[in-house]
Amino acid sequence: MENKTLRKFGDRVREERLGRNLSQEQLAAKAGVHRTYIGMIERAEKNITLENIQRIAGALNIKLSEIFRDI
Amino acid sequence: MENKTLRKFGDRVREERLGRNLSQEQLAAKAGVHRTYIGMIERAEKNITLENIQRIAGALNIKLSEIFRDI
DNA sequence: TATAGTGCTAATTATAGTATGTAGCACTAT
DNA sequence: ATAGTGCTACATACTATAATTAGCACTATA
Repeated sequence: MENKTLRKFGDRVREERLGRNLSQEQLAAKAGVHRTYIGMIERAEKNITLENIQRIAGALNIKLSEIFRDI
Repeated sequence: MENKTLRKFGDRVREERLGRNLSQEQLAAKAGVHRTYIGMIERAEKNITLENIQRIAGALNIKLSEIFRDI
């Protein structure tokens, strides 16, 4: 994998997650995905789909346009 | 499929494509995806991945944050 | 020295990505 | 009229890979 957009997206997820003092496990539970999946996304190892982008953004209480700012 | 976010995204792609007077076929060629795929995305029949979102946005010369405006 | 958080690998299942073909509509030219 | 062209919707189908899970290792810290 390792695509610049995936990397930037993963960085943004980690940034917003840490800004809310959430562990990967807590974010995963909120988003309804597995904890290792959040890790894979943050490390840009998976080409995430729009539905899961939406779930994670929702769990972070952030708009899609906001999570993609500067991307 | 038929998820609200996929619907809104498909509508945004169609809107921006038509605003540039591009056919689905022309946009597909620019984005490097199959001709029928653009139709499926516009009709919200596929849960598109981030790499393809990026390709389509690139073909439309639009930022990800902009294609997701209001989403 | 337990425990929480994360990284990494591997395996399975579900589905996105890609392709081909058919049909219908609108428009244009002969 | 009608034949030809371009565009789109829709139906499958194949294969690549996303989504999900389990297990083990490492690190920090309480």
